[in-house]
Amino acid sequence: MVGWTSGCPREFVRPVLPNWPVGSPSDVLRLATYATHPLFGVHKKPEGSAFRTTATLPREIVASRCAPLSEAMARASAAARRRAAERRRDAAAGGGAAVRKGPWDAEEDAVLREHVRTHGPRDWSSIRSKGLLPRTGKSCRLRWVNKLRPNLKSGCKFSAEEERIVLDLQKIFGNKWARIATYLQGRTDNDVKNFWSTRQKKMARLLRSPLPVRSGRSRRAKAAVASSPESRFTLGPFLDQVPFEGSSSNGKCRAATSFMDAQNAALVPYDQTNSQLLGFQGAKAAGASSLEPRLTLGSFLDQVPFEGSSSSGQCRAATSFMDAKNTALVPYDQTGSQLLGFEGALLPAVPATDSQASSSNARLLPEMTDNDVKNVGCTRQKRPAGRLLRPPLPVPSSRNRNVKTEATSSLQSQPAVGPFLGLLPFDGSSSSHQDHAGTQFMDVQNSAPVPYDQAGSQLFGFPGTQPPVAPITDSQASSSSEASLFPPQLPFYQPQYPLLDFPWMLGSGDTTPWFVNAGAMDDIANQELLPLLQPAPGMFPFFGMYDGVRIKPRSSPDHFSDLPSDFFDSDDQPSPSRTISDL
DNA sequence: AAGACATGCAACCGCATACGC
DNA sequence: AGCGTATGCGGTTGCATGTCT
Repeated sequence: MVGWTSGCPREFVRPVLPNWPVGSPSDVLRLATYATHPLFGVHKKPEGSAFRTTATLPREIVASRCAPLSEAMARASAAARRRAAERRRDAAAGGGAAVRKGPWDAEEDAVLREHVRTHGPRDWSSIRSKGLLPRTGKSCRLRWVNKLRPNLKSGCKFSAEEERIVLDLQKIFGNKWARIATYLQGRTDNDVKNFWSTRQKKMARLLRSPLPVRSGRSRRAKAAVASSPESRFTLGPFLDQVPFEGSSSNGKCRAATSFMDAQNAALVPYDQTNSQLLGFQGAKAAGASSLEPRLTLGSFLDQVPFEGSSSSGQCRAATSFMDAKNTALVPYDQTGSQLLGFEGALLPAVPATDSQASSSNARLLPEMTDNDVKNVGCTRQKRPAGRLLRPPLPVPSSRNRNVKTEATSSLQSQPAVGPFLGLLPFDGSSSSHQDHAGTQFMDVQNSAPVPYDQAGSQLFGFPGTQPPVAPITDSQASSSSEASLFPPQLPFYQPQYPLLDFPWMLGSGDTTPWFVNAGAMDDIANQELLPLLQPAPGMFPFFGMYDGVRIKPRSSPDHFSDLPSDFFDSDDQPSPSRTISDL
């Protein structure tokens, strides 16, 4: 059953979600009840009354308000039928033979090519039904489209121009990879999708980690370089402020949100979809003297230490880059030439070093394992030339810390981000990325009021927001911002941050800051039910955020506002007179 | 030398849509 | 209109490979 948190202020309610064993008709009714519950939108109780527990709501009332759930159930049912039909088709098409999965071999490719040559790129299902291949039609089509189709640029890195196109079109189309791919000759939607994903992760890494150094050798090198005049011209003061939450970048979602953290925490105007990166022009206009001379990220990357990262993942891009430069002696752009600032970095391919493709090479040497080949290759590559040490990032100077302190107070006067929050596209999407990003967003907006477009398009284009005049002083970076006062506690707990501006939440004459626990919804059990629910306007996970937290919704439909007053109890948290099963 | 781990790509999966019967 | 089928799309996963320690 659904109840209300005792002790909650009268005007706000919070559900106590039970641990439902879902499956029985009564459970469906529970879901239906919940889906139309006044919780969604956090409704205000009628004056002097309490919401009834759902168990005491008449069945007809519940039934009349569960249309959204009915639709969801219908969709789920249709999906189940579809899957079952697909299984039947697969079984029938193969005559009961097992479907082959996994990598394709040359013989299969030849069969598929021959089929396309004779029949054209269609009738994929017939390939299996005719016994040509033990593959599903979907698999055959995918193989053809992504690998066998003529004129594909397989194995060729995205050029700077292609990157530019992807970035521009992603702004326009969003994650419509197939559509974007039509603008790129020889590229498939899968190519574009992987490219984008990889690029996002790399940029997140680049902007997130201060690249701590472990080895003594690297530390010495770092110390030497940090004292050199050249070290003043790095992005260290910026990158060093990027919050590093101590997790590796294995999670796609986390990487994305960390990236948001980074860009906002540093108050650097950053266009996620623009390879011009970081918009340093704005910093110049703002007179960011502490960053003089201004640098591109490309010049920053030249400072990346070649070795000694605490995380192989974080360092990989840099080391690969250095490997390539060292070996091929050409500008090498692993993540996109414009991103790295190498104007000439249009060469798509770099001659493989002998340390590469060790597994493949090992097949040619039966007496050696792939690891043998790998290590021999690595040794050969490193020994003659030695490791190419690059000036690492300098440690943050005390001067920088002072500047931080000075500007901390100015954070209060930054443009409020509030007005655009309601425009965020949180619509209950099935994408966990989006959901999580929304949650994380609560953090970054508090620590740094930079308008951020989750969709990655017009970063600062929200109506009502001010231009991102963001002086790039490390003073406004995360470590000195208000967020630093609340060290994060992983994995999900997020402390309460004061909202800088939620004007619609303030009632007339109410000037008290509002607080929200952005991660509170993670405490709620049965989160898997949330997609079934009517999303609250304003998108925020304002579920269950009572803990000294006061929240008013901007606006929300009250599914129960039309109910007569006698539908409401006179006291808080009445004991249900009936149970769900009674209904 | 070898294990641990990160990375990138190919393939898969589930869902949506179009189309024909 | 309803159903089955084919195809396309976006998100996710598995694995070969590379890198670091």
